[in-house]
Amino acid sequence: MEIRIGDLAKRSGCEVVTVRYYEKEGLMPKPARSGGNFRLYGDAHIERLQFIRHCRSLDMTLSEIRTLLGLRDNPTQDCGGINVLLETHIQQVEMRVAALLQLRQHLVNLREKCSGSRPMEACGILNGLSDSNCHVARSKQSNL
Amino acid sequence: MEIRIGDLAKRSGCEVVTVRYYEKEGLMPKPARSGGNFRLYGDAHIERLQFIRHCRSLDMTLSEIRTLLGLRDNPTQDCGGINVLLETHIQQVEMRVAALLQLRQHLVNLREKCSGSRPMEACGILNGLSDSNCHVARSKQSNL
DNA sequence: ATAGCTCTCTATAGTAGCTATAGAGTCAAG
DNA sequence: CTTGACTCTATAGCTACTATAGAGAGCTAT
Ligand SMILES: [Zn+2]
Ligand SMILES: [Zn+2]
Ligand SMILES: [Zn+2]
Ligand SMILES: [Zn+2]
Repeated sequence: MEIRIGDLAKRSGCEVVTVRYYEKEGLMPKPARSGGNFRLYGDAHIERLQFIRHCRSLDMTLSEIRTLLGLRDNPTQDCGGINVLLETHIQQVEMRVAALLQLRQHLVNLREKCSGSRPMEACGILNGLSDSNCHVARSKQSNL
Repeated sequence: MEIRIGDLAKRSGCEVVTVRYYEKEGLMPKPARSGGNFRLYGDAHIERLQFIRHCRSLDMTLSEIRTLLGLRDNPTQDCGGINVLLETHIQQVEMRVAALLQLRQHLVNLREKCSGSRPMEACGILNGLSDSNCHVARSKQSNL
């Protein structure tokens, strides 16, 4: 049951270079090598890489994933640390959503300042971007 | 009315190195120099840098800002291009919000799989992350 | 004038998570 | 025995900065 790096990558939905990168970063263990110096992987590698890619699809950093893998690899403790990490990650995502929504509102306000087809110096958007008090003014007069 | 790079940075709320970086990237023009080879800036530079920082606070890329500055610098055209750029940017932000909200839902589902204080191999979160069908299964059974 | 201090100069490397490239070697099939 | 697909290592590039080193400029205090 030994597969090479191309198959491993295909099964995990990532690029060959990415697998080597994870190895260099210590997320994937150094695999056995064939006579021709090709990397050889088994079931445990496949599972581990899929775990990593799953975490990445949830936007976890490699550092967070490293922590998760470390916890997973030593089963003597209970899983409290895992829950803490996940909760922290959810909060980070929620903060990013909030920031992006505020940003969107700001951009929409800006868009409404110009309907287009004006000479450049009369563009409401450009003038809004040149106004260094824009953010301040906006939070005074608007309730979002 | 000539100020040095430190004052310029302070007035625009960014770091000195960032100003030099913008110069290297062609967003800020090369300024005059003093006898001691210090950069000397005037009002136009201040306004331009504040414009750039305002755009950055709206999460525009330097490439987008370069385009905006280019349009702004040649006033012979009308401002249609500005509106297009802003509209595109808003759509990108909205797509990122949508992606993050879906991500959040996924993370919340995962969080509910474990209440903590279990031995590592029984952690519902870890097992969820190991399940490569998680995403597929989730979209089948849930309506978000 | 000389010491100390802050500011500025250039050049270089590092951050995250890959992606892209070059140049060489491995291996199975025709 | 050559073609082609795959793999190897090493290196550079991407975004928008941030950090560092080592040197010079310019002002104040002694
Ligand atoms: Zn306009
Ligand atoms: Zn604004
Ligand atoms: Zn758990
Ligand atoms: Zn999932």
